Amino acid sequence: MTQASAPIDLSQLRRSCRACGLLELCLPAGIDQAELERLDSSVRDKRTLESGGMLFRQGDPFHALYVVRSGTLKTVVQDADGAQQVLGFHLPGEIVGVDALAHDAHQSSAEVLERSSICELPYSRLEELTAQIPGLQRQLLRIVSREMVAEQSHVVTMGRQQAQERLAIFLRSLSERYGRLARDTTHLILPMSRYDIANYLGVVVETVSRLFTRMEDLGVLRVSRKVIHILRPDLLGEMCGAGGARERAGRAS
Amino acid sequence: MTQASAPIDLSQLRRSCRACGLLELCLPAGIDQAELERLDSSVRDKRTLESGGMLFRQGDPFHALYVVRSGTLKTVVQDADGAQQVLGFHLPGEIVGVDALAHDAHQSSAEVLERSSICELPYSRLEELTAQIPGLQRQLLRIVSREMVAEQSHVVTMGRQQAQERLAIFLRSLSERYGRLARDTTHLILPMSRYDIANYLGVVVETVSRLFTRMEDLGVLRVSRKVIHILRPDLLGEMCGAGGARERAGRAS
DNA sequence: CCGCGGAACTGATCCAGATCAATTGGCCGC
DNA sequence: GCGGCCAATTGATCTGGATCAGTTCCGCGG
Repeated sequence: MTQASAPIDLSQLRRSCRACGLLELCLPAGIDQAELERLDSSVRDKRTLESGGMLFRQGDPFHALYVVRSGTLKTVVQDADGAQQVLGFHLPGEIVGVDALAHDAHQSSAEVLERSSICELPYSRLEELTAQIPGLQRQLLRIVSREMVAEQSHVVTMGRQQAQERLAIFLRSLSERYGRLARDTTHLILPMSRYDIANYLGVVVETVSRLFTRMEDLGVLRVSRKVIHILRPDLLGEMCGAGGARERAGRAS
Repeated sequence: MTQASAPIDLSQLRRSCRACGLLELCLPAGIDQAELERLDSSVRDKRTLESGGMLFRQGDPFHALYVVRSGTLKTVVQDADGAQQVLGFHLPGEIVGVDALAHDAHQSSAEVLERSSICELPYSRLEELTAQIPGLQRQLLRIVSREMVAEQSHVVTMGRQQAQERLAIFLRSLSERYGRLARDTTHLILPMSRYDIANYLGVVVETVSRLFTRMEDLGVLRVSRKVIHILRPDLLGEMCGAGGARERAGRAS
């Protein structure tokens, strides 16, 4: 791993990260202060989208990556018939749009779930920067690889987990990711509908609803519309692993 | 996309690609003849593994990417309990190991399904090369992005498709991918077990077996152990899309 | 040639979760 | 406050595919 030679003021840096998540993403690339500022100034192209707005649509030509500054997005693919599958939710600090790198066109659509502020990183600009900052190129590769691993986890969840485990895993993941933004990881605000959650997990709304009720009955959490209060993170954790549940689907090989 | 200024002898190139799939992967990067030869000479580190052998295991430190020259691999993740999920199968010309880029350790294991010849591309070497060949870096990014999109399709399959559609999609995908290797796309040889197929698709072996039988009864294909003869590619195609089947899982939003 | 062992196939039953059908609860405009 | 609307919840029933329990097929060693 390359490491910046110049010492970096981390706390000040994180403040600017809060302002534009790309920096957060590039931090491990070993970029020094001056380069960071150059970077920062090149991505000031922010915009605000209202709930329901589309950041990009499946098929749109690729010209930029995006970082969520505030708010939440979902990415969705539309298959042959009209049906759609939610691929993921994107919280502040997370990157969106890497699906377009391979084919020069977006393979999914990104929809805004609540008023959101987005940083746009034109890819041409990014290419200029990577020519100058070798660490950035590598970091970009890491980011895409991380996205791929995230999709793989999603596959594992869909392929091997029961409905209840899926929901537990989803909530735990959200909790962990919100942890970067707030100190309290036990109060989750869900900006997405039950339909989105269900679709993301590959079950129907009714199932999600019933599972929330069941978890509430078990004393694991407390639900009130968009707000989830996790009472027993330990129990939630147990519900993620195959806690005594018998296995679905076949062993391999 | 960038195009090599020097004209390239494509057919000769593909022959060398046959010798080492990396070239195939790098072709679109716009690399000229001399650079390709340099590249080729730096990846002559081939090795042969027997069926059942492991190319790498989950948790292994990352030091190289791999290209399948001949044979087939599967990649697999092991979750908390012993259960495993097959993430994918890798045919000649395909790249393996990009899951390790993000975390400097492999997130999955790669197992050889039949005697296979593998090209090892040490990442340190690759970094040297990318410093000299800007197009290669970009191509690498594209490859990882493409892998991510492939995982996303897998998610869609698992999340929204019935068992029969999943199998049809799997067979069609195999057929298309074998198409790069052989002219006849109607005869498939499946190097993986029924267990592997079932696990990959998120169903149990019995279901796969019954589906093969059903498809044979429908006259779509002919099965004999490891060999699948597709009689009606058109029907197979229909079985992929939601051909009249009613939808599973909820609409989003 | 026979007997063994593992993969593949088939049949009978069961159940998690889908589907269908209301009901409840908030929120907003009037 | 009242009525309309839509998200969320709950209940009753149905079903695709899992599970359980064999049986068949094929390769291989003796």
